Amino acid sequence: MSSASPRRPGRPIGGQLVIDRDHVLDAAERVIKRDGPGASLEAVAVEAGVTKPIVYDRVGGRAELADALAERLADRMIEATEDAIAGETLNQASLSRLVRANLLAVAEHRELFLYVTGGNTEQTAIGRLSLAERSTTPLAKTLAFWRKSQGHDPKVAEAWSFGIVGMLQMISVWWITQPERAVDEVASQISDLMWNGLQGPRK
Amino acid sequence: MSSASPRRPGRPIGGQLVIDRDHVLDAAERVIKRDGPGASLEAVAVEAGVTKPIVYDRVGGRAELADALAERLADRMIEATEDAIAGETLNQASLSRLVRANLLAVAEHRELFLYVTGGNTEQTAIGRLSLAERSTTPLAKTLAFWRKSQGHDPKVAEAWSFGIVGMLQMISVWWITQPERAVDEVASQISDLMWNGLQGPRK
DNA sequence: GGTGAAAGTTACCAGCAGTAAGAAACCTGG
DNA sequence: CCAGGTTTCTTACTGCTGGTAACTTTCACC
Repeated sequence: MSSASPRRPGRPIGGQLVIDRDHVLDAAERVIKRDGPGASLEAVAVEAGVTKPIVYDRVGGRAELADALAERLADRMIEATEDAIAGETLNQASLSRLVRANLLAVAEHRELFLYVTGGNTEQTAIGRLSLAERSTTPLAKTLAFWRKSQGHDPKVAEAWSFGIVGMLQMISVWWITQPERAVDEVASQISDLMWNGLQGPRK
Repeated sequence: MSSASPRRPGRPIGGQLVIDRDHVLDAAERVIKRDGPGASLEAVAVEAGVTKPIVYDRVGGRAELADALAERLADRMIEATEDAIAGETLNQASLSRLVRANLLAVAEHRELFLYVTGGNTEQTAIGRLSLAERSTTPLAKTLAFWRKSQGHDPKVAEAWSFGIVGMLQMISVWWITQPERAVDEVASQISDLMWNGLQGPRK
């Protein structure tokens, strides 16, 4: 699945066939999908058709890889959930669709999601927050705007956004380990909790 | 910090000076507090004054260790939060105290919390859920009872409990990386979100 | 007193993150 | 045209960790 590569020491023979960062990241996603969240950097290198030092040069170590993949995953999930509310204003139905889309997106990228949200044992919790932060930032903006438009205090937007993202992440992990549970029911229940919560005072 | 140990091959010379599981788990907590979430089993063995195979015999591998520590941590956090509402019925003030107690408990066991909630890369998400599940179970019971007493549908209790626990975990991770933030303000904001959410219909 | 079970330790293996040093092609100045 | 530097990649290694096999010593029982 990887392009034909030199497999010989020294500078590649052709012109500018340099391996770029995205090529490595694509390979990493395939490996994680195949081997699960415990995938090794060595396997990533093999899948990319290169050797380890290339991986380290292009994306850095394990922590940086997780961070880069978190960025990609966050983009995809934001896109999936944005489609769910598609311009429409925030209401209970659109919120339920958002939760549902989030669950399905996590299920689609299951192994990648587990890789990104788990681990990163060494450096503190910063690694763990990367996906959350990227998901949170646009949500916080939307929330602050919406709260203001409803005549409420927008100050809570940041904390609430992190709370909501955490709620969604936990529900996702829980749900993907309970496949028998109907996605619509879970989405409906959680969106109820969220919707009523958002209406809160805190003027 | 560890008891005097044989440090010699073969069965210990005295009577029944067997090393028990809790001794190893205590050592593990000390090491994690000292070395951070990346603590190794070898370090745990040294701290416990024994060798690695003992650790494997008493608690199992890394996954089992995380699970055992999750159980202990869950018990402590449940105790801390139970004290916060102490018999009193569920209301906005007690909920705020609960969130506050949760945040402080996480901060107190910061490294342990990160160890338990992170990692466990190999086996799926089961490891990650262990703390959540233990925290969720009593919460779900309380919630179901309370919903019923309010004339609402208690069916949502399970999903809501996981959502709330996820929210609290994410807020905790976020908060402990932002020490300048006042704990009371965060607790107040999050409890507002929760309290209003819980009032929801879903008859 | 001999023999098996109990309770440890030593010594190892495999795999992984991360890095230093080397090799082949290209490029540039003389 | 060719010598030396630069680019681009590989080989080969270190150090550490999770996990296990095999050995060693004592106890308990007959």
